[in-house]
Amino acid sequence: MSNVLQLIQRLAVVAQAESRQLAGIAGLQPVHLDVLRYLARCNRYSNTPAAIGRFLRSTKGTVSQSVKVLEREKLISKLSDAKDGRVIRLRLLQRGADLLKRVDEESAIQAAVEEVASDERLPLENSLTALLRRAQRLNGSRSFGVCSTCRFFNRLEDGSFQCGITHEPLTVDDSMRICVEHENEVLNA
Amino acid sequence: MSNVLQLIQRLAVVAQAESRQLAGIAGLQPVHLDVLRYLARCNRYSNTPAAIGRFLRSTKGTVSQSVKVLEREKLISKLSDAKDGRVIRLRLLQRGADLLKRVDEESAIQAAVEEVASDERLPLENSLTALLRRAQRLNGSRSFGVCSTCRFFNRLEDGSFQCGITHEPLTVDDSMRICVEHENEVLNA
DNA sequence: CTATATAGTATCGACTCGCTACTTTATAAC
DNA sequence: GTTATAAAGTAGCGAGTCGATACTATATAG
Repeated sequence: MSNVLQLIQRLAVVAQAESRQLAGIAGLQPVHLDVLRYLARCNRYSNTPAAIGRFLRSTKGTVSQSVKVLEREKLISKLSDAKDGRVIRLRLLQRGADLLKRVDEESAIQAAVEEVASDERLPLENSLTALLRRAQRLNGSRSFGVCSTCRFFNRLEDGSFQCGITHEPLTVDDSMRICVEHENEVLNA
Repeated sequence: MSNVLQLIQRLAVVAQAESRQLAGIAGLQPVHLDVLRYLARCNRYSNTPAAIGRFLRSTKGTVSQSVKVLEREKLISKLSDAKDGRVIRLRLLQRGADLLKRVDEESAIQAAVEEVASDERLPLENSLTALLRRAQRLNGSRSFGVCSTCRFFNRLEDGSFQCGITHEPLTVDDSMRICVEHENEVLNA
């Protein structure tokens, strides 16, 4: 039995317990923080309930309820899409962003991460990234990375960025955000 | 905002979703797997509902209910302590151990961990261990390590091991198990 | 024009989890 | 010994998640 697996399982338990506690202080549930965090990090193609459901691996019914709560608390706002009458666009409100910031400041895990020695940081980041990518591939699930690591991400001759699916230009900020359409580069096995 | 923190938060979400799915297949809830895993790894001082509650950071009421379910499903057994009439000792039954094994074989995270390159393994293990230890210290919670990393762990002259609290001899297997009484070595700040 | 797929909502039932109240046993104070 | 106090565990309540089903509305393919 791998030690790494045990450590990850333990980390998951600790993170979950901490999330329960921190969400509780704010009068919310753990899943609500997950939604807020996602909305803080996703790009403009990916701010819909359906995308949240795929990202958090839950059903649309569940997401619908979470969204309802967050809207009631004025942490996010809803806006129906102009192009497609079925889809709802969600936006993180200032109150939501503030809450997220306040919550993360209380996080012992966040504080522990900040204490990671600088020479350990990059290797740790790389190992975890690879681990997540493999886990998601084995799960047959979407990869959910940021634009700049997507196979559809184009670097144009003039140095600007473009999405290979929508052919829209992407800003530097865009390129660091999570996208539903993300697909990893195909690596040689 | 640290990438490492985001990766850990993401890993927690993925692990939780996977746990829901795998537990569901077995007709259980995620927390039940956590309890079984704990019982598979704890030592003989630590197989009580109270210890589970501290490890999983939940209340005794919650643990009591989980234990009831697991006993009904014949995955664990209860036995009242001979010395202290208040405490219940829990034992992982063969059925429970088999279920745990079956579940972990289905885990994409487990599979992803197995693919970690051998030269990344130790650094990753060390980083995660340090991270967890710091998070637990900052949380003011018990450290919950294995005997051999405890400040009460004694290596005797004849090479055998001993618990500095109970003064009982410990086998090699004992020394690799999780203990409620565990306290980290006091490090110079 | 008609299937068929997709986005989202509503509702139900099983379950968690924190909380309070309670019982039983151990331990400390005197 | 007696009494107070603490600790281990159980029981039951209420708020809330989460999966499932059924439903509406919109988009798209043939």
